[in-house]
Formats: sequence, structure tokens, C-alpha cells
Amino acid sequence: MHEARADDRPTGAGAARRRPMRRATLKTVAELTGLHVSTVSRVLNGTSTNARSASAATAERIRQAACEVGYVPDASAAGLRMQRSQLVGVVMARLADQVLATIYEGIEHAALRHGLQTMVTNSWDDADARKASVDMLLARRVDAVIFGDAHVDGAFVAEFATRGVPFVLVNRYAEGYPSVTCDDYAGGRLAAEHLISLGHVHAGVLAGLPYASNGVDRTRGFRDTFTEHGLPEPEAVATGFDAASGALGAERLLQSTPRPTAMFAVSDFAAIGAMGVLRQHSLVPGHHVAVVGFNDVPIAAQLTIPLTSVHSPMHEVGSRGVDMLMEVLDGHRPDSIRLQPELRVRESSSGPAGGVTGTG
Amino acid sequence: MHEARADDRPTGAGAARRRPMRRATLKTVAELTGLHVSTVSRVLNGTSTNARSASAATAERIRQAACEVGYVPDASAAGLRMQRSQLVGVVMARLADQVLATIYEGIEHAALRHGLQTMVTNSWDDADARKASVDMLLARRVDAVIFGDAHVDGAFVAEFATRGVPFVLVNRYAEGYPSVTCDDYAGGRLAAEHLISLGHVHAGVLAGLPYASNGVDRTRGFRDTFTEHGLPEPEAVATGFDAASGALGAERLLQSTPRPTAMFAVSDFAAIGAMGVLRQHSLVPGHHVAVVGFNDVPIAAQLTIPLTSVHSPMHEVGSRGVDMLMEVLDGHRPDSIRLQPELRVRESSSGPAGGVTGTG
DNA sequence: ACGTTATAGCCAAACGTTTGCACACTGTCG
DNA sequence: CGACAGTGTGCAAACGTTTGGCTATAACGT
Repeated sequence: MHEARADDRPTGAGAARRRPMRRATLKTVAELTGLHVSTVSRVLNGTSTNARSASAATAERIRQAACEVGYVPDASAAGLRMQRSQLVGVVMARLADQVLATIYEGIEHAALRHGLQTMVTNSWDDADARKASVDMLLARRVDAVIFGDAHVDGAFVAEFATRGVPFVLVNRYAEGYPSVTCDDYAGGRLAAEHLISLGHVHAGVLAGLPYASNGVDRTRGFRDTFTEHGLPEPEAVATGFDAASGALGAERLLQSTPRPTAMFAVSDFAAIGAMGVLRQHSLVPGHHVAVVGFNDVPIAAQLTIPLTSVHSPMHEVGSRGVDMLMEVLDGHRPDSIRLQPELRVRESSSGPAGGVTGTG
Repeated sequence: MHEARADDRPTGAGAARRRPMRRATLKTVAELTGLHVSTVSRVLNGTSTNARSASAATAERIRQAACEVGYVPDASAAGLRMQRSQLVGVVMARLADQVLATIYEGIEHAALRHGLQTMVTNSWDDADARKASVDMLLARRVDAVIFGDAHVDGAFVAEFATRGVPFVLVNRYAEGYPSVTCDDYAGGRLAAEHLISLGHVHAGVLAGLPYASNGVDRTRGFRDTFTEHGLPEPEAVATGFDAASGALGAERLLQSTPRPTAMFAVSDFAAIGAMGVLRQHSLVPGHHVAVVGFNDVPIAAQLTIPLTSVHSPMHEVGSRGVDMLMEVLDGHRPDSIRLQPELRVRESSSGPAGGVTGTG
């Protein structure tokens, strides 16, 4: 016995409970059945296509024994041997953002369908945190990575690309790399056309983060549409995607002259924050000021003043991202995909622009 | 060359891009420096405590070379050798639930602090999905697990305990196992005392899932407090924790006689759904019917009618969960922890009970 | 009876680490 | 000059898989 057992550290009271009980391994069931571990491996791997291994009888005996000792194959050992982990890393800006969490759900779901497992980390849109995340994923030898937090300039994506690890982008794109996003520009246009059709002339935009393609595109689509209609270009203020920063942005928009009669937020949560601020100013969303959000998260329809929003297929963004990743893993260079959004009109933008036209 | 290289599958156009480029390994840098891999390992592991490894000169040379070839240690190989993965598995009911995602953030944060990595999965509160998740985590040889989705009856937790893998519970408890939760019972009492002090007599509860200890305890604390004050026991309807099911529950509560003048939802999102329903019935939350939520998620304060809520330390629940896990890993049997919630009064419950007393 | 082929299973190497031990060398002290 | 400690490395085994190649036995056709 060369080395101290890993569990030899000074254990306390609970030692009895957490049995050192080495997890069952191929050897365990090999010894139990009196067979060789390679035989066991072949049977348990159900390489049934190539029936080249065990008799039906022994196969059954092996399966029986494996079940008995609660054998669970060691994925890292297998990964080590096979040089592929069946793991895909996922990097998201922030999982507590419901939109990103929903995209991740789509990813997890689709990955499972492809027999892959996922490992997700928060990057906080911070360079250092992202680097730590990526290194960690690389250390776990992920077969591929999905980034949900790309920056428009593509800076850190380009650096990662030199690693030679396959990857795709979701949610936000960066030029030159395969991505699945919502057609954010089209979404911005939808919002604008809706508000224009209601007669709004002066609109403001809560524009999101300047380095996130989704916010940028939504804003651009919105503003382009206004100017194309010969209307003044809507003022845009940079915000986060959360309620608090949406509130801050709304405060600023309210101070501009002429005061906008409509606000487009590139995220529903920012829109919610904006509606809160409006009310503090005794302005009723949907009456005095129209508000349109983006993504159509579940609560949008449930608010006391239901929120008009541009619905984006968040779950699908994630699952299609995985599908695209499979193509990349097969050596293809798939084209990026933009999924179409849909406008969902609700009360927050129901009234005509004239409700009480802001006179400043 | 015995076996076909893993990358020999029929590659398409992109083959040039994704260089097979085997990731650098200890051997790579060993050969590069002309040293033995064990030496390299020792240096790179910074077993600096035991300076007995390499001369400063070679150490530097090694680090240099490692950096040059972009060496990243293989965590699965190390885990295999050391019989510990430095990985902790996390099972959550649903990450798209902001509360759970926030708890997970606390976990990730604290785990990093302890030099651990996390692997999280959605269990959807479904037995099969959970089993699949757990098996997957076990296959990855996690050193420990954190469950955020325990059922009060402790059924599946008990089964897991037989595995001998250390674990703790967060968010929801199950009797007999170490857990970190909010003191949900106390939280329910806070909500009740607040409403009682406003003069409310008839209250209803959107009670959450019957198998989740948090919903159950919040409901119990709330109802107990009412009956202790000699008031009629509030009616409780089972719901989910999301807005849609909160809306459904509120509809049902509105049909009971006498109609409640106050509603307590065990989750903010359910409360938001409820407020939406109230308005559909031309009842103004905070005026005709008081509404109190739970958790105090960020948007609660930003709503057009800001939501009174019982603030729970979600992030801390997660981080303390990891701390507790460390104790368990050290062989102790820590006591469960209940973190104290705080009431945050806002407009949704500002008015006196008499606003328009429901006469049925 | 004998060569051929199929079947059932064992052997051993390899994947990338970590680590106890052994070895060679350099001083230092007795 | 010999014993001895310390220092910088190399060696090799082990962790749990997978898999190409091998062997031994059985089945079968001629």
C-alpha cells in the first residue's frame, strides 16, 4: 500500500455515514463475475452493433452484477481514453437573467438529445471572469463551447478561435463566426412600425449594453425605421438588461425635450423598470407613454399593465445553437441563423399616441 | 499507430480551421524542456510548500515552455489519479426561475472561493429527469452534490444518501439532512403580521407546490399567525412559483366567500400574476386588495405597483450551502441553517384594509 | 480427419496525471 | 576520507476506461 488513501484526512463524527466505499468500477464487476474487465466493458457499452463479444448468458450475468454493485461508468476515465468528453461548455453572461437561463434550457435540452452533457458558467461580461471560465472549461476538456456573451467586436472570440476548439455563438453574434440569434434588427423594426402606426413621433430607446449585438441591433432597427419614415431619430440611452438600469434610463429619457411619447426597451425587464418610473412621474404606461419591451418573457403578459413585447424564441435559440454546434463538430462551416421575432401587442402600448402628448 | 485518430471522421470544408492539434500535455512541455514529466508536473502544481522539486532556473524554464504551448492541465486525468474531481454537482428544479438561478450564483461564487467547480442541471421537479441528472453527475465523479429541489418527504434524498456521496440541501429542506434555507415559516409570519396590522381579516394564500418545504412553511407560518390572532384561517390554493400559476390561483381565491382583502403569494412571480388578475377584475392591488410576495426579487421594487415582499437572502443561501458542504466533506455533521428573512413594505399593501372591503 | 471460420473471451497498451521511491550529485562535518 | 544530509531529477505504478489483436474452443464443410 503505497499511498495514503484519499479519505484518510482527519474525519470527524460523520465518518461512519460517508463510507469511503470506493465507487464500483469495471474491475469490481469483473471480479464479481470472474470475467475480464474488457469483456465487461464491451457488454456494458452495448456495442450491440458489433455483437462481437459475449454470449447472451454472460451478458445478462454482467448486467446483473453491474446493477447490483451500482456501477456507474467513470466519464472522465472514458473521456481520457477516448479523447472526447461528451461535454460542451456554455458561457453565459449571467444565468439569473431569465432570458439567458431560458436559452440555456434550450441548450441543455438539445444537448441531452445529442447525448452530450453541458457545463455552464457565468462570465458576468467581464474579461477576467470569462478567461477563468474558459480555462476551467478547457481544463475539463470540453469537446466544444457555446458562447452566449460574445462582444460585437469579436475580440475575445477571435482569441478563443486560435485554440482550435469548436464553438458557436448564441444570443449575441460576432462577425465571422457561426451564430444563432434572434433577428434583432427585424425585431427593432417591428417595435418601431407598431409605435409609428399608433402615431408616435418622438420615441426613446433603452438601448442595452453597447457591446452586445442584440441590444445594438434592436436599437438600430428601431431607429432606422423611424428615420425611414421621416421621423426624428429616437434618442437612445445605454442601459443594462435589468429593471434597475431600465429605470435609470427611463429617467434620462423623460428629461429630454420634446419628451418622448413612446419608449422601446431592448429587454422586458428594462421595460418593467421604465414603467415603474413612468408611474412615479404620474404617467400611465400605455396611456401617457407607450412602452414596448423585448423577448416577451412569461411575466410580460401577466403584469398589471400587460407589456407589449417583441417575442423572441429564446428556447429555440439555444437548441438550434446545439444543432449548429453538431454541424461544426462534423467539420462543416454552417451559416449563421437569425430566428424571426413576433410582435405581441398588449395594453402598455394600446392607446393612441395622443393620450396626453408630452408638451415638455 | 494502432487506432484511427479520433478526428478521422469524414471532415468537411472546415477541417483546416479546427486543427486536430492535440492539446498540449505534460509530455509536450517535458519534451520541449528535455525534462521528465514528473518534474514538470511538480513545478506546475506549484507544490511550492515543498520546495523540494526543481531549481529556480528549471522551474522558470518549465513555466515558460508551458505558457508557450498553451498548456492547460487535464482535470479529468488529474481527477482520475487523485480520486477527487474538485467538482460539485448542483441539482435545481429550474434555472429559469430567477430565485433558483440566484441561489446558484451564490453556489458558484462560493465554490470558486473554495477552489471547486460546479456542474448544474435542471431536474424539473421530475423523478425521471432528476435520476438522469444525478446519474450524470455521478458519472462525472462529482465529489459532492447540492440539491435545491428536495421534497419534504425526503424520498429521493434518502435514496441518494445510500450512495455515500456527501451532499447538502439548499432552498428546500428535508428532515434529517443538512440544509440551508430561508426561515420560511418566520417569513410567512412576517407577511401575516403585516397584513393583520393593516386590519385585514380575510386573506388567501397562493401556496406553491405541496412537496416544496419553502412553500409549505411560508403558508403554514402565515396561516398559523392568522389563527393565533383569532382570525379565520386563510384559504390556501396550491400553485406553482411562476406568474401564470399565480394568476390561476388568484382567480380561484377571488371566487371564495367572503372574498379575501389580502393575498399572500409564496413567490413574487406568483404575486405578479395575481396582481394582473386583480386588475382584470378592476381591483387595484394595494387599494382594493393587498398583495404580498416572497423573495423580493429585483423587479418587485420596480413594478408599476411596487410589490411588498418578504426578502430572502437567496445568494447567501447558495454560498452558505457550499460552506456547509465543506464541513460535510470534512466529516462533520453540521446543523441545518435557516437564514432570517425581512419584510419590505411597498405600495401593493400600503392601503388600509378598508379600501373597499369585499362584500362578496 | 482436417482445414476453415465463427465465437467467446483475455491481454496489454494507451489516454494524462500524481507521487512514493530511488538515484546521482554536492557539500559539510567528523 | 567516509558518513551523511540535502537537493534536483528520473522511474514507474496507478487511477478507470477502451480497443486492436490474440488465443482457445466449438462448429462446420469437405
